[in-house]
Amino acid sequence: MNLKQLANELNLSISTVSKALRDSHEIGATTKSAVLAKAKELNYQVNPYASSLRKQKSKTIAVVVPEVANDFFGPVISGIESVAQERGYHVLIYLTHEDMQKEISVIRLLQNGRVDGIMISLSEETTNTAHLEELKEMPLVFFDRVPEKLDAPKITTDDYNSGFNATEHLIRNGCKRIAFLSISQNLSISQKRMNGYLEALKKNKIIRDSSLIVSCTGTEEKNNDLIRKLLRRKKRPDGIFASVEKLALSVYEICADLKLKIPRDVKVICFSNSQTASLLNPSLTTITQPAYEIGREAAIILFRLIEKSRHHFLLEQTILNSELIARNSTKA
Amino acid sequence: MNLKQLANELNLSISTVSKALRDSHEIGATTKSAVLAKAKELNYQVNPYASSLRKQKSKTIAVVVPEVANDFFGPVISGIESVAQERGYHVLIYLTHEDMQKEISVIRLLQNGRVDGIMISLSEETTNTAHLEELKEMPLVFFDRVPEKLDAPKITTDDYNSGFNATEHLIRNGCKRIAFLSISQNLSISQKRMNGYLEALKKNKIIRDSSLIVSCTGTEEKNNDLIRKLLRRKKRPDGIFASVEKLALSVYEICADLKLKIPRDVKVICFSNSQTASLLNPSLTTITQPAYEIGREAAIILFRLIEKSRHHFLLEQTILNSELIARNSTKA
DNA sequence: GTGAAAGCGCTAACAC
DNA sequence: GTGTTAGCGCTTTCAC
Repeated sequence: MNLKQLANELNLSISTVSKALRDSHEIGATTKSAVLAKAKELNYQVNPYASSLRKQKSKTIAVVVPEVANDFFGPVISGIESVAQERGYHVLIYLTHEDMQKEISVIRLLQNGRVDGIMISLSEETTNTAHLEELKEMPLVFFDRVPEKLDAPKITTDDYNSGFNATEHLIRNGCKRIAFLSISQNLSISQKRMNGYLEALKKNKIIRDSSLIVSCTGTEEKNNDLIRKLLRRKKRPDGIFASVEKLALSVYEICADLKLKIPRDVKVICFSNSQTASLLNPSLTTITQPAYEIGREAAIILFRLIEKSRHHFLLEQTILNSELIARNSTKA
Repeated sequence: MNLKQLANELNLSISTVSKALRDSHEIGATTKSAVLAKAKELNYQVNPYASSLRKQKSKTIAVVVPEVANDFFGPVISGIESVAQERGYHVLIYLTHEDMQKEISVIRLLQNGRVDGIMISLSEETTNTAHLEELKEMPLVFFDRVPEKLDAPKITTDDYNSGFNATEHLIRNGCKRIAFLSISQNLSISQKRMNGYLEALKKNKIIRDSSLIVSCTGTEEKNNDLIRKLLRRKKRPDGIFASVEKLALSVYEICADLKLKIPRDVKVICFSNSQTASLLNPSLTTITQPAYEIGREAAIILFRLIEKSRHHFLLEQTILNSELIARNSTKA
């Protein structure tokens, strides 16, 4: 069923039908309703590819994320999708699996007009952003894992403050030797969270000990080894601040294995959007990001970029607040 | 950068260039390499919409799921995406939020050639499938929450057996009064899990008590009320079999609130893909579905449908095995 | 081995 | 207010 057939049925021209369907003011009310009725009757739907080809826009956006099986990115995507659905946009999803090469090839794939805009959260391994700079003409929004340098709207949470607060929370509950489990050094969120951590130490006159900053960038196995070593040291840390959830879960498992009691022997806090944090043994103190809202906000900004003039200078840096939820894993 | 410009640069015709790019045997080797080189140099990429319009296929599939912020659907999507990426397909994602109306409108949206195929897991509220029967010509695959009647490939887990095994597991650990928390009655997975439960009762000569079958189909609040009432009865159940994870988490919370000890006062088992099941307090006995594999398998079957002749009769019913992981919440 | 041309279905400028 | 037509960029048949 296409326009031509529909027009034939109605004894009208293609263009009249086309205009009627998009409610053009050029078309008379009677014609319009006749067209609309017939279109409904015959279940006519515009061909999106013909329309996109002609109009040079696709009503489609791409979401590029490291992973989706994840308590953070899941709700983010849900937020994005909700905004897209409201506005009649379609959402293509691409996973990079924390692999910069995959990220590059996905971005390449999107330079041919398939999408009107891109939302992306960088992979852990993304050390340079040349592939993103090529996207000059493309509406682009970063969220959570954003690049330092690129000029584009970015939606993040208050990572520095959260890092600071998490660390002070541990200090207030008696910790003196606080370890920081970081992920990729490339990621600005990791840097910012660490800077907050360092600043909190400084403010509380705790001397920084680099051996307590553990870079967990490898496989799960490797990371577990590092954490295990950390917890087996003579001068064991009495507090652990994990920058992502999976590391905190590893800490739990390893503590169980080493017969260390949380929070008695070591207190644990981490960034997490897990639904089950309060049900863990012991319940886990978290910094929880407003993931759904990040998705919505990022999408709203992207659509603004797409629909307003491209030349309109728009480099918002939106920062949403995370929430520290104190539970038993950090109890004094 | 389009074909015409590229052809001009090369002093060749559009059609020659087009053929060279798709490695047609009609084109000479020298011409081919010249074209390829130039295309690379100028970063030419085919316009997907022009190509789709002409070829009447889009290299795009749609995934329709109730939710993505979820330990099951997340990995499923990851599995789907991995297969799609291997085959050069694009993945559109649509969320129904368990709302049949949204499901209907999404399906309507997809009837205009935007996608070459659809993968769907039904919403809880989907009571009839007329909107899906309209899709006769469209390659279609169901996974996990599949309709009873429709003729289409379906990928599920062994829900009946899992329900049976979960119930027997509780019985073997001493439970006599086992409650079943079901979700939507519309969903065949819920039915099958319940049938397995009933069969296990029967086999073990436990008389079926309908008041122990609680239909948790409302809001979280309503469901919590039902569960709370269940646990406050004089003749409280000594075992609970939850058909989805969120209900088990509610049980945990309500038990904490009512000062009931799991597993002493009541044992709990549920379907769950949560990473944290083993870290809960107490650790949660789960039936875990191979979510990632479900996604991959469903995608593989969909691509077979798309790429083979449509007329090829193909109604596979793929059943993957779930795994019962016994932990402390069901300990005798 | 290469090129010309039709046409996928739609939109929008322009003509009447 | 309605119709004619060019053309979006590509693929493919057919001619040479």
